[in-house]
Amino acid sequence: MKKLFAISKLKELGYKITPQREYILDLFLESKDHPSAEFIYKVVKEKFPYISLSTVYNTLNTLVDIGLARIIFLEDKSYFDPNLEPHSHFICDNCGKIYDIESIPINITNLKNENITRINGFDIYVYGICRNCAKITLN
Amino acid sequence: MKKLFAISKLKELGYKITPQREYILDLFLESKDHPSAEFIYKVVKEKFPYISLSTVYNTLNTLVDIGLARIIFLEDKSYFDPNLEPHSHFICDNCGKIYDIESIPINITNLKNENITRINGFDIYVYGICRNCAKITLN
DNA sequence: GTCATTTTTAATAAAGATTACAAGTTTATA
DNA sequence: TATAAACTTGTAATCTTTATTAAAAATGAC
Repeated sequence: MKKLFAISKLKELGYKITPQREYILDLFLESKDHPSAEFIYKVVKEKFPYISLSTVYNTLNTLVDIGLARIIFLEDKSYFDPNLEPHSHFICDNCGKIYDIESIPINITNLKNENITRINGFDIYVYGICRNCAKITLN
Repeated sequence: MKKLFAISKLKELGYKITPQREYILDLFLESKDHPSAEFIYKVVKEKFPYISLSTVYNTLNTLVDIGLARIIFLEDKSYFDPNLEPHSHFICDNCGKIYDIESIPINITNLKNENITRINGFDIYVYGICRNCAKITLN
């Protein structure tokens, strides 16, 4: 269970476990989606009506800092991804939804460029139309 | 010369050629870099002290709309790329500079995903340390 | 060259996302 | 339970980009 691992890692690093944080972990870590801070905020608010958007950003950014999530920066805003497995993303040109797709292998080793001295990683974004939008368009 | 092509395309589509626009074309289209609107604004300002940032955004967005430039959305803001050849980008984790790199081939045709009905394109971002930052670090 | 139409510019306001900040509250631990 | 450190809230501030509007400029016909 990812939540227990996250909590132990947070404690280990000196972070404190508050009810708000714990609930954000519940919502976020097992998500198959890529929620924005605003989205998480709205859902958490049903249980913690007085939670602040700052708290949500704080928690999500902390998870990114300690390596338990990554950020996807898109045109409009940032989305958070709890999936730590290597994978790429498909983004629907119509609705903007982000889908995880299998990790696409690329050959970087023979990448020749005078400006590069070290490679740390890469991101691949595939764009197109998702099934859901294709359905709607057909109506 | 890309500028003449851009001007004829702009005219053809009913856009007017103003001195400000023409100068932005001069600065931007032959650039090997990926300037932000703010950067272009500062340079144009030396020649047109009263130019508005809106005008710069307007012109750059128009170029994107008519297919003469593309936008690169990064963490902090947007950057504009006049290079229409297929290529990928290398982004320095240290200084944030964007470098064009050769187009990296990926095999999308056998990409299996229930959520995808059509693929329009893809972007690849490679991250690492650029030569310039490696030099500095050594000092 | 002049006129009429349409577009553009400039300046500013507005919008939207994210971060900064401060005061009070809670957590973790001994 | 006392204490120190970290957290939460609420709000202000920041930053990028877009919207708005009146005045100015470009285009094309005459």
